[in-house]
Amino acid sequence: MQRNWIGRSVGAHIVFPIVGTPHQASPAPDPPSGRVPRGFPSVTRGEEDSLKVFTTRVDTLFGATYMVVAPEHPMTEALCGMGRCPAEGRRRIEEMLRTSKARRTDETAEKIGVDTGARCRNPATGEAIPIFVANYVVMDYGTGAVMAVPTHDQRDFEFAKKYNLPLRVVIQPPGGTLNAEEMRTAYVEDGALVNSGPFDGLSNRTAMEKMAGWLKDRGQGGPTVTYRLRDWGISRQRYWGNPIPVITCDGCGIKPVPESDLPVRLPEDAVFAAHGGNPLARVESFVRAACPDCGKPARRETDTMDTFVDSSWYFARYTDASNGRAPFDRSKADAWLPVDQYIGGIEHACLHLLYARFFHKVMRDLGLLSSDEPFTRLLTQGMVLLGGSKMSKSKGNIVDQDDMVEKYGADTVRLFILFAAPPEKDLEWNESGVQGCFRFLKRLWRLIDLIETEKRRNGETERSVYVKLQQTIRKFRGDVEGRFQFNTAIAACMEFLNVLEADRDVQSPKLQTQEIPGRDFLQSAKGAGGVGPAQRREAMKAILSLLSPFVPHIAAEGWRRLGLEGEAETASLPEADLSALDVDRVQIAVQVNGKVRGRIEIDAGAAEPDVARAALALPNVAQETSGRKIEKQIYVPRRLFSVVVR
RNA sequence: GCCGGAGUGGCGGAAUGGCAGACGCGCGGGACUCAAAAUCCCGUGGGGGUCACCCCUCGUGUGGGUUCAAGUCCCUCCUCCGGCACCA
Repeated sequence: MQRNWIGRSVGAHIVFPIVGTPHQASPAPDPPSGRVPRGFPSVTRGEEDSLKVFTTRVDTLFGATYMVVAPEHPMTEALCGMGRCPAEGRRRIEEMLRTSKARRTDETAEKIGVDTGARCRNPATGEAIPIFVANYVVMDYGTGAVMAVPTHDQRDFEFAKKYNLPLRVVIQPPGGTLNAEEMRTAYVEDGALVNSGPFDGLSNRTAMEKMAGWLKDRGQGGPTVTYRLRDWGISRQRYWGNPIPVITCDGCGIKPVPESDLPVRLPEDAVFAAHGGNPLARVESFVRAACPDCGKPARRETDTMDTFVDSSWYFARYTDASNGRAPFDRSKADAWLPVDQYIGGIEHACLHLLYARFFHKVMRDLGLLSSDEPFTRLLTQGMVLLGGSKMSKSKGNIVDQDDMVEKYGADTVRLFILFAAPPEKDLEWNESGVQGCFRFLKRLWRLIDLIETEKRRNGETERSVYVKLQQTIRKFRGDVEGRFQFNTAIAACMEFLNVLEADRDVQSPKLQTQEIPGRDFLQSAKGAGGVGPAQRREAMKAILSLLSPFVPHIAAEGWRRLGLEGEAETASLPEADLSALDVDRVQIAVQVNGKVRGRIEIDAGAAEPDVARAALALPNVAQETSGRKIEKQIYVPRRLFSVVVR
C-alpha cells in the first residue's frame, strides 16, 4: 500500500523547446493564486524557453502531437502572452484556477482545454505542436506538463477528438495495422514502432530504453524516476500542538526562532472559544516577539504542527527522554531502536507509518541515529465495528462500556474483548458472548473458593492433569508471545479449567450426592479422578499468573486468597515442563488413499514397521486393502500413518 | 481501474500441508426448584446406514491443478471490506 502511496514511476523526462522567445512576452511567471510551489523543477532558471515533461511512455514520443499543461503551471501566463491567447481563453483558465482541485480533477468532470496559441517543438520529429492548458492536468505530479499522444493514450485520444487535434499512429499491434482515421479508442498495448525515425521496427518495450538514452545523448532529456509523495500540511490552526518556531518581521521577512530561544512554549493563559479560530492568535503576549535579525517588533507564528510531526519521531526521543541538550543521544537511540513491535490500525498503514519511516530516514541521514527503519514488526489491529462501520463518536454508533462493567465487572469485559476475535481482525460488536466469559470467571472463582478452604495441602497427583497443564502453559505462551493470539490463549485456559473441574472433588457437594449418568465415564475419559489439593493449588497458581494480564483484579485477589508469595501481576510467567510433554503413548490416524479409516494408539517412539503392522491390522483398514497392492506407505511420526493402495 | 485484506456450522471463531469445526455463544434434552433465575450434566455441520457401540458419505465462496494427503500451496473467477484513483 505504501508503494502505491509513494507512487514510484519509472520513465523519462523530455525537453520540448518553445517556439519563439518567451523573454519578450510578459515575464510574470508569478503564480496567479500563490498555489504554485516555487522552484518547481518544471521551470528552472535559464530554461524558460522550454517545457519539460515526464512520461512513462517515451516510446510514443514520435506520436506526440500536442502538449497539455496544468492551469497552475508557472509558464501558463507567459504561454498565453506569447500565443496571443484571446481574452475568452484566459478567462476560462482563470475559472479553472478558481475551481477547487478536487472538483476539477474529479473523474467525471468534463475535460476542458484552452489553446494558448503558443507552440513547442517535438524534439523527435522537430515539428511545432500546439500547447493547451487543461483542467485535468495536475501540478503535483511529474512536471505539470504532459506530452499528449492521442493514438496511444485513451485520455489524450478523447481530448484530441474533442478539440480536433491531429493523430499519428506510432505503434502497430502484432499482426494488425492501425489507421488513425478509423481508430475509435487509443491503442495502449504493446507492438512494433512505426513513424518513429530510427526506431521503426523495434518493439516498443525495447524502444523505451533506447529512446531515453537517445534523448540523453542529444541533451533533450533522459531516463527519470518520479514519485507522487503527497503534500502534507503540517500547520494547524489550533492550540494543541507544537508551535512552529518562526517569527515574521515586516522588514526582514520570515525568520526562524534562534536555537537559544527554543523551545517555544505554549502560553497558559489562552482563552478558548467556540468560534474565532486559533486561540493562540488572541494571546498578545505570545504573538508579540522581537525580530531575531533586527530586533524590531515582529509577530510570532500562531499555527501549530500536526500531531503526525510528533508521532513520527517520538519513539526515538523515548530512548533518551530527559536529554536537555539534544533530541536524544545517538548511542542510546542505537541501543534501543528500531522499535520491536508497532501496533496500530490499518488507517496508519499509509500515513503514520510512511511519515515515520520518512522522518527516521532523515534522522539517519543527519547522523542522529544508525538504523534504517524505525519499526521491525507490524501488527495491524482490527477495528471494532457496529452496524458495519467503525465505531466512532462522530457517527454516534458507540457502546458505553460502563454499563457492561457495571453488570459484569471490568475483568469480564476485558476478557471478552480479547477472546472475541484475534487482534488483527475487525470485530462486529456483539455482546452475546460476554456471558460465556462471565461464567468462566465465576467458575474460576468457585474453584479458588474450594482451594482456599481446603485443609489438606498434599494429596495425589494426576499425571494427565499435570501434562494438560504443561500443554496449556506452552500453548498460552506461544500464542501470546509469538502471535498475539489472545483468543486462543484464553481458550486454552478454559479448556484446562474444564479438565480440572471434571474432578469429583471440585464439583459442588450437592451434585456429588447425585447420580449423574455418564459422569463416571467422563471422569475416566478425562483422567481427572485423582487430583489432590496440592496439585489443584499449583495448577491454579499457574493459571492465575497466566491470566493476570487479562483479568488483573480477579488474578490479584485469587493470588492473595491462596496465600501465594508476591503478587500475581509481578510473578513471572510459569515455564512449561517440556519433559512432561514427551508423552509415551500417542494416538495416530490411519489413512487409506487419503481417507481416515481408523485410529491406533502406539508408543510415541514406535518404528515404522511396527506402526504399519498395527495399522494394517485394523479391520476397516484390512477391508480396504485386502486384495489390493500396497503402493506406498507414509508415516508421519506421532501424527498419522497413510497407506496408498491400488 | 490499481493496491491491500477477508470469505470455514445458526453466530464469534480454531486448525507448523497430516483426524476440519478447539474454545465460547446460541439451540435441543435432562437434573435441581412449588416455580423461575443461577448452577450442573448430555447432545449439537448436512445426508444416510443391518442409527446403543459403530460405520459410510458430502462438506472450508467458485471452477481447475499440485500432492499419498489441501481450509492451508498454485492458477481462474465471484462476493464483501479498506485505501488510492484523469498520475501522464
